[in-house]
Amino acid sequence: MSDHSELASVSAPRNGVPDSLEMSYLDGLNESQLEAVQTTDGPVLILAGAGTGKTRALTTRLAHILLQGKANPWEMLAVTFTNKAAREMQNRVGELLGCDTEGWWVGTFHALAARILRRNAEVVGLKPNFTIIDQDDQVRLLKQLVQAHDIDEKRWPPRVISGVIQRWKDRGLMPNAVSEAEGGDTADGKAKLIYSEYQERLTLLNVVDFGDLLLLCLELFKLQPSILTVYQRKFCYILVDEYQDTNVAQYLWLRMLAQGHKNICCVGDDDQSIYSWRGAEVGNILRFENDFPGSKVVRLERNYRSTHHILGAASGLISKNQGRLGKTLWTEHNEGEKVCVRGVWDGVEEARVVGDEIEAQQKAGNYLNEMAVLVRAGFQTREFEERMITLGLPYRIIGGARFYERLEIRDIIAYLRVIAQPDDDLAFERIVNTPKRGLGNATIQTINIFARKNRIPMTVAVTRLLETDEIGARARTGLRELLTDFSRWRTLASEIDHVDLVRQVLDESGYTKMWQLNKAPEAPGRLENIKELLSAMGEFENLQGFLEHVSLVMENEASTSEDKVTLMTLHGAKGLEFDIVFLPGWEEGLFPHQRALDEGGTSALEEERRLAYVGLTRARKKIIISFAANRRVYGNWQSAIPSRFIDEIPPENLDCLVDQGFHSTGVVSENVEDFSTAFGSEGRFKSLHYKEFPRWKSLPSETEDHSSVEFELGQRVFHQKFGYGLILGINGDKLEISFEKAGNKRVMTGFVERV
DNA sequence: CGAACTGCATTTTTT
DNA sequence: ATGCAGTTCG
Repeated sequence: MSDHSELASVSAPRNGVPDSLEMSYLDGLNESQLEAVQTTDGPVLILAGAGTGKTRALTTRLAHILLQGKANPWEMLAVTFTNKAAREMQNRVGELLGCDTEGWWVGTFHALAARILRRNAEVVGLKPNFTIIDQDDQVRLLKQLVQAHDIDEKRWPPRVISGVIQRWKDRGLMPNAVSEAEGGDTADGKAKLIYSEYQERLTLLNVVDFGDLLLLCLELFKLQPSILTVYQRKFCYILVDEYQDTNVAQYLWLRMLAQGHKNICCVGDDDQSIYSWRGAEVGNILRFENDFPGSKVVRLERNYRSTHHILGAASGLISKNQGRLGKTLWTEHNEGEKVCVRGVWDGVEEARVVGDEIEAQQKAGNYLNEMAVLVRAGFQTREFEERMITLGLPYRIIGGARFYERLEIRDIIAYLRVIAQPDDDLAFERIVNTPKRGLGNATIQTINIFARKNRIPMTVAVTRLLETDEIGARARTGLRELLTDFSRWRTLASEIDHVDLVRQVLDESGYTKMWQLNKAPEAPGRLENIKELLSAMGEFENLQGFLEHVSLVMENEASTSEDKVTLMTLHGAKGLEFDIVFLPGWEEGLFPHQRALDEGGTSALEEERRLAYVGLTRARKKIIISFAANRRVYGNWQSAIPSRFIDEIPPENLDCLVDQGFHSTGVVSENVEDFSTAFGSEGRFKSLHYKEFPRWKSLPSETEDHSSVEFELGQRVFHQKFGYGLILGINGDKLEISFEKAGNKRVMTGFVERV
């Protein structure tokens, strides 16, 4: 993300793009895709259903504009949400044209906005070397402010306030634009005040948060229209991916930039909008035609991914949502298998069934890489993970802590931040006593108060305080040493390679030693991560570039080289595809999630439904939805009924199986009333709003073989779940058994064996 | 200053 | 059940 790439790295018009490509790059596109590619001028909205070859259309469109000589590479702006998407677009255009795409304006909203902001930082009161802080720093800073205002931290956790501020930023609101009433009683009605002080502090520290990248960029354009004009002129063609996920700030940013040439092409799918909870506005895509007059809408509706049944299931489900732009996906693929729905007894059973199926599919010649288990909430992966381990199935979990979020990495980054930018108190505070330098809370408070009072950075405050007796002797020694270290490192920074610099910092600060001496079980892993960080750093030209990468771009790349099953959340799966997709946990309360049901009304339910739609449309060949009658939630057992979404899938696309797992415990009574009434044959089921619930087929299983086995009173038996016991009574196919461990249960004959 | 204890919440997540 | 954060005690 170097600052001067704009003109330097791109050679000449057409950029060495070979003429011989002719029009061949358009071959194989369908009619709509062609339209999406060739409608280059004016505002265009491409409604791209799942699996309709969106990325292909997009990359071809970029190539087309270049090959037509309509623009130079540096005159195009292509915006995505994730780095992964940006990288893919860049790579594919590069491949298509056979040229280097380095330095092109292809990237995430945040990265591109940062690029513009850095060049004009002074306009909004920043220095060009500002650092980008993450949510952790954000919350720590807010915590200080909350405390300073004597606000009850329990009632108004800094995390919550951070969320409120972020939402304001998502809407493009600077503190003075927030109306008095907006905050409500958040933070005792001081939310707006806190926001404004928070911004002041950020500026003072020469740091910005993620939201600021967009927000301050907007501010910059407002304060200096001439700068805006430069970029308006510059970007002849603008391309936006996943437009349904844009928030207001991003929308405003795009609209401003697009005013010049008015060639803006937004691609999205309103049915895949699943991020409203973090500020995305589906309204942006719904309103496109009003926002950009004279716009053209292109629909990509031919699906190249999934079978008939899968598409039918997905389309049927999503049709229950109101206020869609509407698309009719179709495919020329064959019927395929119906979407399979399986009811099981509990979460463990569910994991077993899924695990077995994965194993069977693997035996049948399918790759694990082509299978995914997509869950609603992160904690659900655990059960599956355990099962995978038991079965010895290789798996990978996507999500969880990212590399740069790890403690040790953040510590090191903090050191580097202080070196690069001495005003960065957040970073300084993080490492001032790591490793231990004999500072207590009191000392840190003293420094903080002094710094705040004089509006100086903490490093400066420390320098001054060292001349006084405010700080205890031990702490003073530690601090003096640290300051000396920092000034030495800072000098060094301009002299030696940045990787060597970090090595030296790690060594001289005692940071490495700290972990070497630490005998906690995770310490070796941390040292390992530090090594990894060093090798990652080697790929960057300088410290600044690396820091930018860490805060904006870095992610843990899951290696796709080994054959593994993917476990991830539905949110994480957007944009991916697999042959076989497992969708467990389709129960009311879990999916749709209870929170959505309770708080968000219809719109939240619809977003859950879109999430279900995203899940279904990930699959190429086969989907197995499952639900458990019982699940342990936060330690206690709860029974649940199947998700309404199952009911909303057209019956003709479904195949519902009650299998062995469903009866496996064979419990008829006990405290599972809800379950047996909901699924029993009495028909109470119907009153539970599942009138049309698809007919159950019984799956043949080994249980039938056992059913003829004779039992007698006093017979000793074994049960998978309850262990050993003695038969107390026999009533048809039900047995009353006294289990040694589990006590008295009533159990179906099929599930015990004689021993 | 660190270890042990208590209370509390616990969807989704990128940048 | 579990983990995390904040508090209290040695």
